[in-house]
Amino acid sequence: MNDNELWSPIWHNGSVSNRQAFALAPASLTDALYESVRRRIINEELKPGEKVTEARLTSEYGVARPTAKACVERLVVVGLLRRSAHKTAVVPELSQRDIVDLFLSRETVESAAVRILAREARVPEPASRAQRALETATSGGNYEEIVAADIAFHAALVRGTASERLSRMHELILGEVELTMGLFSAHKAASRESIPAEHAAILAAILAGDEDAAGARLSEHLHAARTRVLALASNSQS
Amino acid sequence: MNDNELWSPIWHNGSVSNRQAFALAPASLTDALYESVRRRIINEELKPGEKVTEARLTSEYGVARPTAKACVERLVVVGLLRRSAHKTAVVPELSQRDIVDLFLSRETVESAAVRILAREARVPEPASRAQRALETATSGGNYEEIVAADIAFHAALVRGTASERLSRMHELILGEVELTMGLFSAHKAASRESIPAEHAAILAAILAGDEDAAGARLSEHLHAARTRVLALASNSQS
DNA sequence: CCAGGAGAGATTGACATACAAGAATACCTG
DNA sequence: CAGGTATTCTTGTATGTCAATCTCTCCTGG
Repeated sequence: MNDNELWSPIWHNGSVSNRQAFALAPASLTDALYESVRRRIINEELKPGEKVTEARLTSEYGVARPTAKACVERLVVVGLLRRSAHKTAVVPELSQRDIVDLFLSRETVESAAVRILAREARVPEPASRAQRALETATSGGNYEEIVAADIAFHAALVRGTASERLSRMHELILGEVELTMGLFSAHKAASRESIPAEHAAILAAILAGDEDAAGARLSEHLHAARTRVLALASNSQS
Repeated sequence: MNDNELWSPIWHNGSVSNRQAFALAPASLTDALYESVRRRIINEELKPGEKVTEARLTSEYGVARPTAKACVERLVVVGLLRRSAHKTAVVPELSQRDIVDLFLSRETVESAAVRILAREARVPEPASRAQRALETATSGGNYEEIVAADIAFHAALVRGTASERLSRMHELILGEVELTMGLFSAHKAASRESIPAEHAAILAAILAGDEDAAGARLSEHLHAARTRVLALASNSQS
């Protein structure tokens, strides 16, 4: 009954059969809700510290509480909401410690991935495509496109290994990664010019079959990114 | 109302891995159900290929369907059940490919963990405790204790890094790891004698502060374990 | 007799509702 | 003003229901 615009990016034409129109389209109502709330958190439409009760989602989206509950639980799993038993879920504010930990985890998974790819001297096609998209977006200057392409690049490297579990582990932290990217893009997009070059270096090392170099380029890239993010996080923190 | 014995192993003593690492006893009905079904899958009381419908859990445990549904969903996340939309969940049979992928993922996370520990030349107390328990259990010969101590050792190494996200990623695959351990212990427990020594070598390298050695010892250990598991998996497969 | 398709049964997705239990907060009393 | 109690908010669990989808059987036709 609540037919507001929150759904529109996902659910606009209320036809249920529309779900499978696109490969990326949510497969179920719960998925749609999850994607919508996830995006709102990442876009900081829902700000850190903000409470997200099941009842709120119920009224805002016009879904049943079990649906809202499932959504909250999934967001908690990927770290985009935090709550303990019987307490209200809140949008987390990533502390410096969280950010350090997040980049450590990223480096663990992604460097393993690029090493695997380098051993095969193989660059997954989606990674090349994301790199091209990033170069285009960088000259354009659309922050959202830049972030999307950046995320897509890193995700494509991990997915390209065809390791189901590595991909699942990466997805577990991808939401928080996007959160830091949004934080970054909102403030200091200028220094993003260096990102395409850093990505290119990673791809070159992979194609050269140089495992150690690929891992090193990736580590350097993430350390640089971490430094940029931490500088901003410290500003916005007391 | 349904008060059968399926519950008993749960309510008495808390199980090892929960979503909240510090939860000693199941905090809720859903948690208890999850732990019980999880253990039944790992103990192969629920065999690979077996169907686990929500209705089945509902009747077997006397819980409501939403509770059973949540349980199934959580087990799917950690890979102990597999299902796609509108299809019934089944206990997975780990293929050789799955096992290779699983050990690759383990090695990624765990070697990162031991390298961190080695940099600090610090062995977490729970890891030492698990190692002592393993040595005791090995001489005793109780398979379940051996497996539990082995798992606890590896989990303690990752948790000891105090990296929340590394731990979460590790927990994501820990269920499948236990599945392979059960497979192994059931058949070839004799060669387990070598495990305490391999673990000891890892701890020694950590204490020596030798990052590369610690990573190398861990990799060797996992490769040996993988070889043992794969040999069994190929036997039990067509 | 076998292959393909339609239909019935089984199973999950989602909703509405209700009640109980735990947490947080406000309020009232000393 | 302080401390404890009580109300209220929120989540955990349960029951029932309907719709959508998948599976499997059975029936028909070649």
